[in-house]
Amino acid sequence: MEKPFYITTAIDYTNAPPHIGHAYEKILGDVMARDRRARGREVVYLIGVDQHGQKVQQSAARAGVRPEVFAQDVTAKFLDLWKRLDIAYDRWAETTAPQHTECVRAILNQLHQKGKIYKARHGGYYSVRQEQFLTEKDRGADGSFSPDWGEVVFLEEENYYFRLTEFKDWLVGFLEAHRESVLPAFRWTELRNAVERLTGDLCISRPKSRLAWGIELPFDPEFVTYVWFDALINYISFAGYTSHPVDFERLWPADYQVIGKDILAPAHGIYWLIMLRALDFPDERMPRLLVHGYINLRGDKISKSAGNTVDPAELVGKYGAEALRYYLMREAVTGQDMEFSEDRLVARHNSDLANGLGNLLNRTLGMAKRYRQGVLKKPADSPLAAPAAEAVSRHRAAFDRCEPHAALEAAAAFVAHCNGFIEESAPWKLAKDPAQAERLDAVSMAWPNRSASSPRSMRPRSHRLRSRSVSN
RNA sequence: GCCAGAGUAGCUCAGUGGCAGAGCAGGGGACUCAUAAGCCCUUGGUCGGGGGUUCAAAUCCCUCCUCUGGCACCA
Repeated sequence: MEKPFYITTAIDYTNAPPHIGHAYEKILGDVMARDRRARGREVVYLIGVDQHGQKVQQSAARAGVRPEVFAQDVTAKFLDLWKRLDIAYDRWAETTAPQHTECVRAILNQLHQKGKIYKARHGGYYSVRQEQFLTEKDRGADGSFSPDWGEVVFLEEENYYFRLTEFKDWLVGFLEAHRESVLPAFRWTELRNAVERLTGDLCISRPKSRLAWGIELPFDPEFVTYVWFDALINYISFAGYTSHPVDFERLWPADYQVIGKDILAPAHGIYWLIMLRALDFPDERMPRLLVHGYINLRGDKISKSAGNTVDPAELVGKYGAEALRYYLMREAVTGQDMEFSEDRLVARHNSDLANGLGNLLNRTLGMAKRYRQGVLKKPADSPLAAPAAEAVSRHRAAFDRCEPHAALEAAAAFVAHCNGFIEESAPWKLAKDPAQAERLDAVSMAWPNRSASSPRSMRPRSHRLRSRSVSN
């Protein structure tokens, strides 16, 4: 039995509400997942939220509520957005869920017992106001710390460390042997360079005196788990790593883990891969990382006047989920940054969806009804079958390369071809001449049968097909 | 400073040694099934600058500039 297509995205940090970048990433994952489903493959698409950590605790304190209340409130905003954006996820990850916290504890215990986690004392300068250790780069020219940090004290603290450096050689070897493990290729290079610079181990604990909002270390109740160590595990905890081993064996490794370029190195490319290795995952069970770019707002009118933010929920309300999804997928080149433009969104919706695809279906259905009362005879073969097959082929190849923009280009080219075919065959002329009835039958049913039609994944739903052009 | 990415038409981007391209926007035309949509034709480029290799460079090499990311450094 074929392994399900398992795809994940980064879980979103619940210290602030979602923005357009969060939306882009989930749409990308959703579209990849839908493509595989449309091809008949079983798919598991996992998204979720990261609810622990210092920033959540701080934001909650500012808002005057408990961390769990704050996290749940922001979580609700993410859930609402995914519903509005029609994100068809199969599983939902919340790092406060028992399935996750128990898995994290089990993993910590395992690594601790194997000697991959050790306790050490470390001293450094600590900002009481910011609640964080300062590094040399926070130090001023005269060697002092900026008043922005408030009171700075030298603090010596015991913590638990994960033996990252022990696995550095393995990681280098793995990456060299698996260039396909990080896409696009230039991100592989970036990660490869970053691994070379890896020196220290990873501190994976925080004393409760400093940070209470997290998963308690199973072997030392005085500490909670560092948020990245906690968060990364979601990819396997919600795949059933400790809770449903049979399920997990089918799912893992992830075919793609969709992440932003900011969290490739060191979080996913180093911490995560080494964590898996430390848990004895062999090379062939390492996930593939798909690294996307940012949605930039620089130079955009609405961002300047609106304080440099574009609220995806607002865009959905204004234009609909399909228009936003189509725009982002059609114009973002996977891995590259893109410039967000509301004008471009409107232009894409109008030209490709409303005028191209929408009008094609409208005129096709209109003529079928008008000339043949909606009853068409199936022809032996269709002149559109070959171009349709080619479009499907290009579409699939593009998705195999993780390039939805290229897949949509293929679909749009086929729509244009169909509109050209109608002009060329001019059914409205044939309809006026009874002698051309047979020809009209052939032309009318030229539309390819379902199995050869354009892939379902990218086809806007029917109620959207009737939408007219919009303007902003 | 180091390592990468980007720089091609007004806009968004393809194009990695062989006559500079697509879509949109702009201009013109024929048509009338259709959502003032669609179709055909068309204007528009020092391929960031400079140097080099080559019969031939957007493409390969060197160098510089601008923007972006990571790391380092400085504050």
